[in-house]
Amino acid sequence: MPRAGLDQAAVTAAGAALADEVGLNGLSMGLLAERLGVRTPSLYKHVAGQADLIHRIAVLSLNEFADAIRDAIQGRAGRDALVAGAHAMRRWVLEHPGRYAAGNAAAVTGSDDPLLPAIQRVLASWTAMLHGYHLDPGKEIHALRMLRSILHGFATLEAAGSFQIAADIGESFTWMLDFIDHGLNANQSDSLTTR
Amino acid sequence: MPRAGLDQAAVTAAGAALADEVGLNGLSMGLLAERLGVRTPSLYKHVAGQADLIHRIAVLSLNEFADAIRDAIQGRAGRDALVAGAHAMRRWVLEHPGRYAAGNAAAVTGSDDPLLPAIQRVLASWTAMLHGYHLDPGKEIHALRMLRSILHGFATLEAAGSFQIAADIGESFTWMLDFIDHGLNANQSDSLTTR
DNA sequence: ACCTGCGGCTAATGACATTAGCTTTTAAGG
DNA sequence: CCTTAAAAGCTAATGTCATTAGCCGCAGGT
Repeated sequence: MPRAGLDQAAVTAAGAALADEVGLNGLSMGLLAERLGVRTPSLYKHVAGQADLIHRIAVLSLNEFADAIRDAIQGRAGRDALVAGAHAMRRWVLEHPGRYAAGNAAAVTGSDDPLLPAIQRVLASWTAMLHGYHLDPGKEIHALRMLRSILHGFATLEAAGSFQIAADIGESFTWMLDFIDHGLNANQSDSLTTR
Repeated sequence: MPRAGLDQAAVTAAGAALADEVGLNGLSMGLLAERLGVRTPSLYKHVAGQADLIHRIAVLSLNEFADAIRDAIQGRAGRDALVAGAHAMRRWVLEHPGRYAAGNAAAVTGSDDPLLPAIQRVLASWTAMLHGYHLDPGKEIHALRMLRSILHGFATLEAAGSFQIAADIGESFTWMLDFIDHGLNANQSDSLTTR
């Protein structure tokens, strides 16, 4: 009987693909083993357990996610960068719901956790994009949190099917990006301060 | 041996309280039974199963949530209503993380699902608040989705501890509400249209 | 007092995750 | 080639849950 030839990376990648198919909650060790043509306990030769598997999927996914955002923003600035990055994020989440859920479910385990640099890469891309708006440096953290909140909220609500079907969701997304763009322009450090 | 005197409502309420303590994922039938001084299978005399329990917690929670938002917005308009409603939401989610998670996890089961009116109550409050900004009627749905996205995103990220601790989170929240308020004012139907 | 149904209990089943311990492939070195 | 040891699979066993079956007694209405 030939071996399956698995390793950590292969198990993690298959787990990520399976999570996208059946949802992170539907991802079981048994189902993943079956998908890989192997018995369940064999997976434990490659990952420490389900929690470890999900953590590895999270690291893999956040890096892929970071790549997508960075590539979209690359070479653009201001409104163009915002729109391209946001659309890239929306598309990525819709195409990889299980991966996105894993990235959100994972908790940082220590200061050497590879999850940290992956998260930093994502934040770095958004921060670079925001720089194009020349905000007051003290306000940039607020703008970053606002951006994360709105994009994350929209993505999770859409992925969960929580928006009514009445009006076109893509249109709402575009309107929302306009809203953010105008608001950020109004917040440029040479504009009037808020309040 | 005296009876415990449980009923659907008592089990649901205890489940909601327990979910807030241990997280929705930590909510098990066994733990809830123990908390109620009863054996696990006895719970099945009151709820159909774990999924039914969570669904009932979701209905209960969304109605409580709707009350909180409505009460906060009541008697206010425009920016005051936005700020009061948003702060009420933020506080409610931080105090009731398990309930909020249940409200998001639940899926509508049919057109007679009591979850539907509960959701409608929440949306009605936000819609009433937005009316104070006199938006173009066709844009109101977009503004509502934007508002849900940003508040939901912020609440879940904060509840999950996903914001760095560097800058004050309350300050970011306030900044974000200013951002929304200014953006909505700029979108009033008598202002210039976007784009 | 009776009897009926509701609410609680014990026991059993089945899905998972995980661990222990055995076997076989594989590949590296003599 | 032949040996050998670690790596990678497997079977069997354990423990935790959710769920179901089926029994029993208390409570309230007749």
